[in-house]
Amino acid sequence: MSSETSQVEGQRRPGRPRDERADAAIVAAALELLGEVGVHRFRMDDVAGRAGVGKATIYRRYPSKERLVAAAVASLVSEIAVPDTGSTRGDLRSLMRDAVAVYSRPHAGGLMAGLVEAMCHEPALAAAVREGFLATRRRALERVIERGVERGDLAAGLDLQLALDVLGGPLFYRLLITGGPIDGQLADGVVELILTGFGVPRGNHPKGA
Amino acid sequence: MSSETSQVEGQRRPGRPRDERADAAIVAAALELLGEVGVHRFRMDDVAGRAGVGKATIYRRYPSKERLVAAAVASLVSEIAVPDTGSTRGDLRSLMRDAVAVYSRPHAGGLMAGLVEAMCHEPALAAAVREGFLATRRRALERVIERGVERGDLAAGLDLQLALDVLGGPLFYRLLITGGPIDGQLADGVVELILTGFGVPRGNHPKGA
DNA sequence: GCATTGCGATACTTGACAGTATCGTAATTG
DNA sequence: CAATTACGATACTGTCAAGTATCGCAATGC
Repeated sequence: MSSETSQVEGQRRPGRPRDERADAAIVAAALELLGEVGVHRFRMDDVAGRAGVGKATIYRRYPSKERLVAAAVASLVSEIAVPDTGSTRGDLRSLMRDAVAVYSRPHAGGLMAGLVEAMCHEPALAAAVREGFLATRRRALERVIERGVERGDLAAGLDLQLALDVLGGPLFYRLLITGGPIDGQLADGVVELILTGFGVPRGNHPKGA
Repeated sequence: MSSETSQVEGQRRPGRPRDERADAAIVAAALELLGEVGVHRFRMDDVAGRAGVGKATIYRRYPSKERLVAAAVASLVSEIAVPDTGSTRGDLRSLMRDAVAVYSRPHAGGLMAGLVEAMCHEPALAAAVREGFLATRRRALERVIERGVERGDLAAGLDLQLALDVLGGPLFYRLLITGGPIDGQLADGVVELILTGFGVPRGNHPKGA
């Protein structure tokens, strides 16, 4: 799935095979440039130059600039396992620290900004990003919160959407707007807020009086 | 300040004066288009067409497309008063509902997305937006939180930056990413979370046992 | 009235860049 | 070996849009 052009398994075309290093170099260069200069000034010639590749090599794989951009973005989708540290706090922290790591990648800000911009005017891309990029992380958080409720750490009637957006929003906000630090302190602070704010009403705290 | 070209007060050039309606129409058309199609496909010809104005009329005011975009964005800056409802909850809700209203404007999503994208690659614009757009709202929230601490509603040692980003982040996140509802429920939910999560430690809760 | 500036409209110039074509060469299969 | 496809490089084509110039006319001050 590293390249766009699909090919039936096992059956192989005659002639020189595609260079897989070129596949990787093209996507890597595209991601770098998207982050650095934005979709706006993203040029195919630059991609070719940075990837050390001829333009024809790109167009042999992707029929247009848009498709290359889409493929580059799609390559960022990754699997997220639901953590199980034994405590709700530990699980939430684990997921949030993962998120911090993702948002701390080299050109995460520029990349996200470009992505967001594109999503607003291309519903298909928006759907793809929401489903491929966001949904897995969101489902993992959802599962952890559910378990938190079962454990009695979180209130049963909590507003799940609100909780998810409070967990994700501040990171995103710092990345794109305030420019504040995206670090463990932020991650842990948000988690504590959720645990306190959505914790079960006080008085019946298990280990307390 | 409706137009870019400055002119010394009181001293006036000969000839026909600028049409102020054109000033307004140009900025309005620019904002609409920025929200609808994004910076990427923002065309001066379209601005002229929508504003019912010749291109020369635009270029007489703004020397380039970039400057027009910057001016249009700058026109969005508004004053924000620090509310004083008598309670921390009321003050926070008031500010948050203002924010909800701003984010609910016609093309707020597209506009914000384009703005964010531009900010990532133009530090000058980023600084301008942060200072003119964000700082006033942020300072108002800051003041309200300070008063909340003085009143004893909020803990003295709270992480102010975190509180501000938790108040602002979720709205922003829904606007640009999740597409969730931006309404009173969100605003109030976030406020309750802040009040509970950053409230003074329990036990000395005034009305509880 | 006359000079000056602004107006909308339209035509024009110019640069940037997506996408294509071509060249000489390299890696495969048969 | 021949046929086929890929490679990097470079030149080319075509389109799109920013910015300029010009036209005939309107509004202002002198």
